[in-house]
Amino acid sequence: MALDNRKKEVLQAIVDDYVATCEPVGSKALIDRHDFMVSSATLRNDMAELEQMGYLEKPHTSAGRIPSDKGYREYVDSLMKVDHLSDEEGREIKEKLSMSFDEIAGLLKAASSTLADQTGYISLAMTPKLTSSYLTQLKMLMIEPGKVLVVVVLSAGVVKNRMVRIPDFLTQEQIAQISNAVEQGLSGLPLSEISLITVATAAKDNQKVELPESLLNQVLYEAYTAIKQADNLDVYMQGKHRMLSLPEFSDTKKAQGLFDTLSHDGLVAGYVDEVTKQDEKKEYMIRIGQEITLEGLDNCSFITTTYNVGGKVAGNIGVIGPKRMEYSKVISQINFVRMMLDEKLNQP
Amino acid sequence: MALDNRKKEVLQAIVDDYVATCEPVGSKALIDRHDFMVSSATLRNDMAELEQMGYLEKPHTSAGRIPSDKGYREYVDSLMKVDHLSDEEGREIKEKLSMSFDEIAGLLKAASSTLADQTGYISLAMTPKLTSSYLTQLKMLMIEPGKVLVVVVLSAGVVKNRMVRIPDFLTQEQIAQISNAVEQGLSGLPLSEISLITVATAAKDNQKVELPESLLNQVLYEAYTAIKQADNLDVYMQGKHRMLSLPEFSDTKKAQGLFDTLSHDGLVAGYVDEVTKQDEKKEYMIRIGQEITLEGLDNCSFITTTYNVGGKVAGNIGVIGPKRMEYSKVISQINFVRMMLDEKLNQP
DNA sequence: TTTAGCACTCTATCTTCTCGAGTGCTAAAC
DNA sequence: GTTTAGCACTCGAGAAGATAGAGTGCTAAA
Repeated sequence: MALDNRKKEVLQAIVDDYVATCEPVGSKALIDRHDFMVSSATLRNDMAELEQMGYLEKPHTSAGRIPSDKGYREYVDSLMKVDHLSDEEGREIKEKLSMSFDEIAGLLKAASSTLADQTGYISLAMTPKLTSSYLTQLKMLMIEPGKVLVVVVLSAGVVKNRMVRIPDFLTQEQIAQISNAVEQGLSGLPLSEISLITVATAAKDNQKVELPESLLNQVLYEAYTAIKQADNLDVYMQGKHRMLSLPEFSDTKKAQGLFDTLSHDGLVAGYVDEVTKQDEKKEYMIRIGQEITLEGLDNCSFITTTYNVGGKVAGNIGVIGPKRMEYSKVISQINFVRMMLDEKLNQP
Repeated sequence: MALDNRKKEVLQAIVDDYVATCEPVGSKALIDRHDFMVSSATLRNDMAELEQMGYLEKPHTSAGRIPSDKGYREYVDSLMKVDHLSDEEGREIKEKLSMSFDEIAGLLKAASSTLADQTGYISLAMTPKLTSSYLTQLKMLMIEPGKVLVVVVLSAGVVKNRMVRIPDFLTQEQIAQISNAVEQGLSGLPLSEISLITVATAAKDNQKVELPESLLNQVLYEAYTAIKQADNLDVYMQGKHRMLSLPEFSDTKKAQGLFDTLSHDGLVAGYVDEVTKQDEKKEYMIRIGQEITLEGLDNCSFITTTYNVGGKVAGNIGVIGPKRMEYSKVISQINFVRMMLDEKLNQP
């Protein structure tokens, strides 16, 4: 049975009210706050049906209704009104992101912090997925005998560095030569195609110094791990503690469950990745309550979207908030930040 | 009036019990749990006196006593028994820190995480104070035209890098020359003595390429900001959300106040710095309750100590927990981690 | 100085009670 | 068929009262 128009309006109104107050919504309160041209008894009938269909729930017999996960889902998919950011808000976001960031990490941190401030929820920004990007530079800098800083630069604008140990007696020149050889052999190659073997052949094809094989291999192995490590996603998350002021997390146990999960960057990043694949064609990936397979987030909703670098799908930004979230507002905020990122990351 | 021996024992026992249970301690409970050779009435008299002297407090008339800040202070300064880490614990800490870390940042992160795990409280690890360290290397790597990565290496083993923008048309060679000139001129110089002027004279004295003055200045300015930025302390903090399971933070408002303050790295770092100066000669800096001048930490205690790099006082590690903290245990844990850090940072 | 004894205090907890928002159902009205 | 008024019923939140018990301070004796 499909929802008739009035039922849609009722559901929408209930979600709106519940989001605003965090209190179960009753038929009378609904009449008071909205211009339904029918009586409360009629709404009661509609609400009973909506409940039977699974869109609403009752915390207990004689309370008002709250939206179920299915109810929120319907709301998000087809009921909510598109929200337009006020000029004021747009200006604020723009301002926070208008500084020039010379590294993508700085920009993402700023994006995450802006998003947390604007939404009041938990924000998330992840570095680009690097499997599709390629190596543009690799430099090895001798810091002191035996210690080399490997700097890896990727096409997506990501710069990572890692300190590695090498045998003490290798000279700056030898390292530089190896570094140049590897760089020449690998630059332009997608990260996914770089393996220990490709690193080794690249070096050996281009190398001009003679070094004992085993020694060379040792250095190459370190270079390889540095490159591979550049592949790691970094996750910037902010605004966690804001959740404590929400009534749904006034029980510290619930908050703790949430924070426990969120403290594992890898878990969250993996989940975002999975969701992004599932909803490949969608502009926003939205997961509500039980739909989220991360522990402790069943009272939350999770909205993410992707930003681009060089025309390719790159990384994700998103927001985690209570199920009772101002969906349309948050979506427009995320969208605005996304647009800003796209603009900044793709300008000449 | 000084504390006689029995009063000291009573205070000690009360602190121990309160730490263990988080419930006000009464005279009867005290008799039950400890082998005082006197009656509860005698203890009541002692407790009344201790209260009058300010070492104990009553939450309300007919409850037991809890230690006041002054009581904790006395306990920490002269009553508590030194705790020795069990072999098991020592082994665990050692294991977690035994990986080789090639950069100090990695080691500190691991130290912070170990400390949080072991104590169950909030842990803190700060990068070395760099004012007393000197520049050992400065490299400028051209990443793409107009973008240069400045790598700064300091004597304390700290490596920092920062991307800066320069005019597009400068070549790799020109940058390398400037970079070499600056490095030669500045290496060995304490950070505190490096100013825009010293950078400029260093470059000009050693420079072999001819570049228009204004252009050169622009590059030098960027180099200078990169060096100055290397001076920033990084703060690694972990285990925040563990505080939520403590009864003293079951009220989310209190937890929020705490988290709000802790989310400002700078505040915490500044406070640690101040305290370190105050207690210059002490092995541990301990601040209890109201002694802490950071907002929201009046229910906490704060214990820090310093680790060394190259024989000099360097950075801080520490723990923030409830006032009702297992002081001696925490101190021995911090101490163990500190020794591990010293060992790792000063080995050849 | 210590102790036994006792009256007193105050919180935490449990029960009971009431209030009121909200419900579902029925029968009449549209 | 849909909508509405009316009404009995439900159930949680919160107030009010009662009770228990851990703890106290004080007094007087050991």
